[in-house]
Amino acid sequence: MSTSGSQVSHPGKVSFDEVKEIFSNHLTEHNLRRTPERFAILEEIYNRTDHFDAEALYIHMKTSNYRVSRATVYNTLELLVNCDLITRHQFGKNLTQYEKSYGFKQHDHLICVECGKVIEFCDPRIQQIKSTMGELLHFDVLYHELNLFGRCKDGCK
Amino acid sequence: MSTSGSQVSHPGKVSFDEVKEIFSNHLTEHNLRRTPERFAILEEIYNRTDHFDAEALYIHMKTSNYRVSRATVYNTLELLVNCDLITRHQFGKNLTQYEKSYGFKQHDHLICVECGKVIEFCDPRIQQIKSTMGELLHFDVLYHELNLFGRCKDGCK
DNA sequence: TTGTGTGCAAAAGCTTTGCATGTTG
DNA sequence: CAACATGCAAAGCTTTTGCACACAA
Repeated sequence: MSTSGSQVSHPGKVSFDEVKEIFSNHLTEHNLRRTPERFAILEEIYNRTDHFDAEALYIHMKTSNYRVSRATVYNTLELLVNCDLITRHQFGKNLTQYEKSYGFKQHDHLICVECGKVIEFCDPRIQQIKSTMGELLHFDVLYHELNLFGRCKDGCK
Repeated sequence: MSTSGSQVSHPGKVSFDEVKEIFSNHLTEHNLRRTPERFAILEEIYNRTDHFDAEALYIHMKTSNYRVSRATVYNTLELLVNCDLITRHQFGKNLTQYEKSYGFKQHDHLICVECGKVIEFCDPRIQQIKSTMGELLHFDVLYHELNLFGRCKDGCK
């Protein structure tokens, strides 16, 4: 689904240990417990390449014979969003999708309305819009989401 | 909730007759029926000023003693999206929101993560991003959604 | 008159919550 | 061992669907 082009810079290898430590520190700082489930979910996510939703994550872990509950999956996704290890998206449907974000350059999405394909891209002008509008409207802009919806010119494959 | 600044150009008065005719034509062109419910919903929407969701619209019509069903509300919202009389949004929640769009300049949204306030803005650079990326990635970009999330600098009022 | 549109209620899909049990610190 | 996290199932919310009846064309 998600594709990279010259405009998407994926990171040099990010060591999972590094990610794990960030999460671990976050848990400590917030007096939360380091449970095996939380780390298993983090690992599952960082083994994925694509955008995913909570249910898909849950199902994949179940079929891998890992015993988790939906409640824990949702709970952990929330924690991971809070420490910026994943980001939340809604690509025009009432379904929350996630993607891992540590070490990845900020990017936006182009979504094919026909086949659902999601392409990532970067454009520096979005940063300019954020600072211009923040200033003009007296807002501290924390983050943004830009989705372009369209159709693959070469047909959907 | 929704506010306009110098960067948001709201239309000169749009006559509701004009809007109604657009809808009417759309229905005819697609061999759909001109039912009183459909026009009542359109009118209800064009009397509103804000972003709204399907349930709020439904409830408001019910309390105004207009007999409609949720099914019809959802059905009609779909039709109105199709003929560009309203646009669909998701401001970071699993709840579809709508706003009337005929005669309104294309704009994007700044959402306060604390108080939920939605401010509209226009920035021409978004058009440039759309054409650049469409070309580069072989996509016909049909529409987009840009949401900036942040906090009111002056506190939320 | 014919078939599309409607209302109502039930079902579906995603997410959250309550409660008893398990486990971390 | 006390508080927090988990699993499970039930409940909550938004949206969709099925079906009998109504009504636009």
